[in-house]
Amino acid sequence: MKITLPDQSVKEYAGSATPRQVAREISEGLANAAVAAKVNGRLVDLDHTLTEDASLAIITKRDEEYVSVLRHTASHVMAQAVLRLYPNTKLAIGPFIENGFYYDFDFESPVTMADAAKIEAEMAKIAAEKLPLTRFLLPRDKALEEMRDQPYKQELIRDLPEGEEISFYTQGEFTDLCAGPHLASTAEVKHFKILSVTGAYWRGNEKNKMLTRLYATAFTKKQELDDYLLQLEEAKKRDHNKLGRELELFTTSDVIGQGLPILLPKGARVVQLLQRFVEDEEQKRGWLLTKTPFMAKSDLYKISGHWDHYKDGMFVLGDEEKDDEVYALRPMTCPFQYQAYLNRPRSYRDLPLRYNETSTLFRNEASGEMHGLIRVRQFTISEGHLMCRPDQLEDEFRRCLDLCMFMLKTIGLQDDVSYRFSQWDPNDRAKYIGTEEQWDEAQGMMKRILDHLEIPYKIGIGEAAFYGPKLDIQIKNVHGKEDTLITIQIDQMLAEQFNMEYTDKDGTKKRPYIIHRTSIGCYERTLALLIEKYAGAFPTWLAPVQVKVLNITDRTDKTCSEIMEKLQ
RNA sequence: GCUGGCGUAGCUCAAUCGGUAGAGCAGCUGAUUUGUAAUCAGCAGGUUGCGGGUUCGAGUCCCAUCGCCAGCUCCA
Repeated sequence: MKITLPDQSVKEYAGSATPRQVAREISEGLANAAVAAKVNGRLVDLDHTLTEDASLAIITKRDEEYVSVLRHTASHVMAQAVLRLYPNTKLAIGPFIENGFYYDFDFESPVTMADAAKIEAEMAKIAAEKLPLTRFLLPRDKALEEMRDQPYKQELIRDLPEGEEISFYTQGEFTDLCAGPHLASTAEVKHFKILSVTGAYWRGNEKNKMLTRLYATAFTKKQELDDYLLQLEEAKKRDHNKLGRELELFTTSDVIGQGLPILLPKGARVVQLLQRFVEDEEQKRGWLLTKTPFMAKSDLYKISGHWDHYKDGMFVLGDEEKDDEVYALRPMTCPFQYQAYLNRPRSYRDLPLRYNETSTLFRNEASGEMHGLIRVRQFTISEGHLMCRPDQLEDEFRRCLDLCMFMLKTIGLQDDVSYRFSQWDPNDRAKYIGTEEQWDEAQGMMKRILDHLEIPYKIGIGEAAFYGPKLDIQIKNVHGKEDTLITIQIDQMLAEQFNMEYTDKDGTKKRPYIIHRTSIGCYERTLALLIEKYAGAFPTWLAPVQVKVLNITDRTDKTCSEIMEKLQ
């Protein structure tokens, strides 16, 4: 077995070894400072058994991974505190996350933020007790016995694959099923804070019981914790949902309904400026504007597949049981623009055909999903659908991406986005149309294009649209929550559903590829992120109020009026 | 939809055990015409989200409903 260290030096072992052994061989000092190890990029315990060739890094307090280990241990300390205060609580899971950690509990009676101080006090006590953490392994039957009072842990144990190590960590009277790694003592968990109490489904499945999640964070130094908490406070001040209302960009009304914001004159002005800019730029780049209806008969959605895959998300007008014809407000523009394509027979010479539209859409989001301007039930998107030949696909995709990048750069968000290659989930066939071959082909094509363009993407399994894979351009709001700002999708399914074709050079009928894309996203969401980006102080060209003329005394009234007239 | 929190004047908040809903800022009127947010005086602003119930009496307790917030699930 070969173990490669960060300096690329290689150590060879006949049988198995542990990171602790390797560290000791390097130096006694390193072994003493070691808190965990990283094997092939994964954080593990120092006593993790290495049996195969691997890359290995020893983690000490100086490494950035240290704080993750600290937070993981802090989550155990929190669970221990909770069990001391609420002995009949059932434990679920408690991982570290980007800026902290959480633990999911099944409490006997509700626990709220009002109880946080009490739990924090108990955590401090556990830290003061300087309890050592020790790791041990158990076979499956003994592991189940160890967790006899913890049904969620038992479920996790049963789901572990055969042969997997089942490890536990003990600190004082508290033992938790855990893969580790952990710090050696609770004494290091000094600077922490419980941030929120929320609900979360067991195993992220809405059919399961809703548990209580305590979000918290921990840092190595008090100053770091204080800085982080201050940063959270500052972020809240930029929250578009607060700032946007204060600056009178938008408002909402109880009697209008959830997810239906009212753009006030200032907000409407920003959107108007963006829309004019977007439509002009798209026209320059060869996009042809359409204006299609806001609603259609159910027939249209039945062809597209939306009726089967998306009906719950649509506002349906009429009653299918009683009425001859049922209409629905459009949740997307695709099938409408396809009707424009189908207006007459198409030649290979017509392609690529690029349709854009400033398109208002309606989606009946579940009541808990709405959020300010980011998630609403009616929104207007810079929509576009492009029909092209296979040989044009890559270049057209690149041009769509270039358009998006131009938009992001213009509004100043280009450095704030990340890329997600959204693929289907082959284990969830009901969610998608098309065959496995079609999905492989579409995804393979998109992968080649993305790799060729050197887009630094991460893969999102199960994030595809029901008809095809997507490149999603993601952005985080001030609370760190990620949403899709822009999306470009390759679709070869819907052309089939709608029997869209073109006559090729050789006289045969062929199916066009379709690219679905937005250029600047939907205006409400983009506005929300711009508010947060600029804390309400928009770049001058986008500012709803660019200049104010203030007089000093009444004597200057006339001059002020003259200046105002000139400026207008 | 789910779990938890919340809803008092445009905004920020107060109102002790259930006992006459108040303040600052903003607004309006008048005075003041001034060097970095906040001059002075006055006025107005409320069916305490809406609807029931308990009570002699409800902002306060109970039920229901609408909306807002955090998160989960779902999604542009």
